[in-house]
Amino acid sequence: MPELPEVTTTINGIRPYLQGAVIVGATIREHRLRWTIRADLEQRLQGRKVVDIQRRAKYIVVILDRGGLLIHLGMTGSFRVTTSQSMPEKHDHFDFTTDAGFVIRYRDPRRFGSMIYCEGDPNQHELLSRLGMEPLEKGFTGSCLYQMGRTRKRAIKAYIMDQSVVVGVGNIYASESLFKAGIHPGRKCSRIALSRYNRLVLEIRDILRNSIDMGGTTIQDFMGTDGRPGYFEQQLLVYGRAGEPCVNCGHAILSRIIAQRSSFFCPQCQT
DNA sequence: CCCGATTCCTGTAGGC
DNA sequence: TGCCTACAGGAATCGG
Repeated sequence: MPELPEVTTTINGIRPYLQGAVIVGATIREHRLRWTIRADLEQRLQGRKVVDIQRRAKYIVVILDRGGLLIHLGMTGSFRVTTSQSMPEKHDHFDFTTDAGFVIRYRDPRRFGSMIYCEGDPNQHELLSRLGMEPLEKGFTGSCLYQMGRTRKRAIKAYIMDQSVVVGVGNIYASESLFKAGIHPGRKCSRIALSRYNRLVLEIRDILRNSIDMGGTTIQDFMGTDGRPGYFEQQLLVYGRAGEPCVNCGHAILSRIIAQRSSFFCPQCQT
């Protein structure tokens, strides 16, 4: 599932082929993504130059010389770089062909992803207007989370996965960072001390940075195979490890649904 | 305002 | 082996 590090890795993978390139052709085979892709987008993209590719939250923001795109990978979205020699497969929903002859191809079996055309600056799109703090930027602090959280009654895991609070943290990194911070995922956010929030912020930052670094080392794989960096699986300490011993204390890792999502934690280390 | 529940979708895994 | 069902989850939207 693409979270912030996977989006960054994706952007790093396609930027060398897209930034500064002219889109000489766009082919959309499946318009029905999270939001239906507008019918005239192929024409609109024809001849557009890609000025910049940025990330905001889990969105890929493509700035064109006229207008732009907001792309979200949803659950199963991925890009690969190929050429017109390679035939699109079942869930390859759209291609951009650049003036250098590269084909930037989007695949998304579950179609929870999206591509939205913006007439103006995509950063001004309403979908971005209510997003929370960027976890790798200065403003994301323990006191911030603590202040906002003291009146909230929900579970801490739901709180840090809420994109209007802090962006980029999904189910996997939420489980992992709470484990490293020693906080039970079901704990109410109003019942967490400032010092624990400080620790949590450090752990969130640390795990996101580490994952980005590892993604960076597998760019080659990312380009060549299925667009999904497989780096993180071996790094995970609790996610997907129900029944396995905790790396700290040996107690079996539990799995429980919290905030409609499967959550993994050690009942002894996380309180 | 806050938050839990529901919804979209299809590949995969597990049961029989 | 094959069929069926449950499950996976990002995030908008709805309803209490």
